[in-house]
Amino acid sequence: MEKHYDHSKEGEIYKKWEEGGQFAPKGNGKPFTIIMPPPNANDPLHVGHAMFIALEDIFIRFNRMKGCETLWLPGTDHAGIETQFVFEKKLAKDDKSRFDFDRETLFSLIEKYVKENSDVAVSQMKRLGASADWDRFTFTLDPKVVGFVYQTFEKLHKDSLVYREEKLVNYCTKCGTGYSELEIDHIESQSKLYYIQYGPFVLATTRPETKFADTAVCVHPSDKRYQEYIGQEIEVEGLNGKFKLKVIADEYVDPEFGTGVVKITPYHDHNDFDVWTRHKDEIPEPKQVIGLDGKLTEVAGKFTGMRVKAAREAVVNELRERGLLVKEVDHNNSVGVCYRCKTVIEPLPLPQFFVKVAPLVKNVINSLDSGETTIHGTGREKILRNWLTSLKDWNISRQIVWGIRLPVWYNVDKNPNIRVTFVDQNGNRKIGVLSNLLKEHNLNEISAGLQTLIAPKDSEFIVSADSPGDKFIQETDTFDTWFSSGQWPVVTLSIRDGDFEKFYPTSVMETGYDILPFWVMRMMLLGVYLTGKSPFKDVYLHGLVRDSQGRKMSKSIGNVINPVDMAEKYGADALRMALVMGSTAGQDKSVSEQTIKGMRNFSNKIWNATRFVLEFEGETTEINKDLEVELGGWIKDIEDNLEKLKPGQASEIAYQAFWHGYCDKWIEEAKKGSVGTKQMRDTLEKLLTILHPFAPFVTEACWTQLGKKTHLISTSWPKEV
RNA sequence: GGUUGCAUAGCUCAGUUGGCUAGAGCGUUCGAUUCACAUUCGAAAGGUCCCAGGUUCGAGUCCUGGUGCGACCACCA
Repeated sequence: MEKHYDHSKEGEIYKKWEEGGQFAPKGNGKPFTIIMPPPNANDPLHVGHAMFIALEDIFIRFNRMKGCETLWLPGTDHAGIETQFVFEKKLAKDDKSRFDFDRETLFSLIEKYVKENSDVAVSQMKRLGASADWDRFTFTLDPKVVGFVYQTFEKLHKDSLVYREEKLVNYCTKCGTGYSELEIDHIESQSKLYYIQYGPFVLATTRPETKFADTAVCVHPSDKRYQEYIGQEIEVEGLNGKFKLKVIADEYVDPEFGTGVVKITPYHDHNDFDVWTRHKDEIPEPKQVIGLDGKLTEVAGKFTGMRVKAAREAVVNELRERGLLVKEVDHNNSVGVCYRCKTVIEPLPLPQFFVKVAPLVKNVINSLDSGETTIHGTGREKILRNWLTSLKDWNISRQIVWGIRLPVWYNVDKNPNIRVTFVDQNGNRKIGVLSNLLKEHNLNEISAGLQTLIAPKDSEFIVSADSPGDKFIQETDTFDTWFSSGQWPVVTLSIRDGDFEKFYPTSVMETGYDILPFWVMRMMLLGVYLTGKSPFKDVYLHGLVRDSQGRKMSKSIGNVINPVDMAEKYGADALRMALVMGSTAGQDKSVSEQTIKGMRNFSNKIWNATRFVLEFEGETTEINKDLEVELGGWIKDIEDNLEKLKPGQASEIAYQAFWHGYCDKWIEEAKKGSVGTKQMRDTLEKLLTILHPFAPFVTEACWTQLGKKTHLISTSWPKEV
């Protein structure tokens, strides 16, 4: 045997497991299932992925050894907006943009790119020792997944849990898509608060350029200054002539801010939109003054066609000239910007598809109350409950190509006012209203070259996976990534016959706490809806991996740890031990290269203890009871902690037991003659077995050194004593 | 503003239903070694378990209040 453990052989060991079919569910024990959180297929793995691989592999290997019929089902995620963003950056390098392609061409370009990245991610997970069942590998855009997601949408629609409605969407006029709230960055901005004369009032606004779309003026219901105006119409001198507006009262207005008078511009401000929905019967339909192109619409009169920023300056100038600007003061506020290009986000009205969540939420709260699902991780269950109780209807429409296209069809005869953008057969980009474009192009040509489509808000639609006829055109929006990944445990187990019945509900959902509301909560909502059962018994939430000083890892600080590099340098076992040892559910974990190096030493310790045992010839044949008892204690402690989902604690016990117990104490005892050859060897075998989930490679390597013909991975967990 | 955590050795953190003479990894200091392993071994230093009350035979652990730090969400006309 070599003097030091050589971790460069880890790849060969993995290959033997894989070729030996060790990862497939076996036997007829109690099923134990983990559905892997699918990594985004747009980037190599980061250390957070290594964390979930380490933890899940521990649970999986432990339960496999315990005799469970164990399934770890892997996959990768198409990661909608994230991936399209990364890909568009690539396009930009070649001086291209998404607008150069029809949606199908763009889709297949991204698909090719993602396939390559997905393969890289898989090989990296293997490098870290993930004993997942790769035969069941699933990608979130596999045809069967898409088919299942379509069925879910149809079911929701049939159950009246899906509706289409015009609401405000956070829209980036540069990127040409709406975003969910999660994809908006907020930055501090030094702007001006303009006090403008508005009929009998002076009101304060930061957005004078949207005044052309004002539909009301609002005050607080108990504001004494303005009681006489509530319910009255006022006449305002505007930049495009005089107009009349109703004065309404709503608690939303803060009397202390500005003058206590607010103009209501429903189509360009979320709060105003809410006010409008509360006062629909008092005030007229909203007007849109900013278009999806970021320019002012014809509503703005002489300002039509100007970009927002220029329009604001022009409007302020004219207000000033005409003496309507009372004063302007500096005002710090935070504005939402596109997390990709940093363009200021415009709230704009767009018809979107929503899922009604209230009926689904109830069932999830029930499954938490009844203990059907337990959340592990300090305080996380409360956070989840808080999310559930404040959840609003879920917008599942995204104006991007890279995702699952909504199975929604519009009849072109009944909906002539659909606006489309498409690339015609000569490669020219055309924009317009469908009924006009159909005079020069046929529907097939438009559908084939389609980029985007916007159907008016009350358009009739049919939900269907396939085209309902030749007079139909398909919605171009795609589903929010989380809509499909929210069905993940159900989908992945519905692909093979028999899997669902056997493995659902799954045992443990292990993932980072940062995606508790976005992913775990959605899986529960849709899982319970689709199957009547919560998709998992336990949720184990790991924390963020931080550097040795507790800082987030980031490229700019330069403290990023690359998991594959570390595995190459110190071995996957060392990396895994460093991540898991002393970690707790729900808490962040600090790791440095130094820590990993320390754990490399542990691998070497195991190797050398094996070397010692192979060379050792003891004098006694008697069984040392103390060692026997101690070993029994170690086995039980580790087992208990793993069953209670405390891998951090379990690994620490394993480390202590092996190094300071077996090596420091008992090997020295053996040298003195109080433990015999056979007992030292038997004890080592059992220790290798219980260490295997934590450090699979080195223990397997030592197992082979001991002359074992079988694989350690498929060995049974030892009985205590 | 709402929700929710954290505070224990120089650093990063464990600490199960209260039983602690409070631990680990990394770091520090001193010493050892042709012995399975210098990727080693032995020893040592280092703690008012944030503060103040309370419950208890007993509190790092439970309760109340305070201080400090963080996370998520919402709002900012």
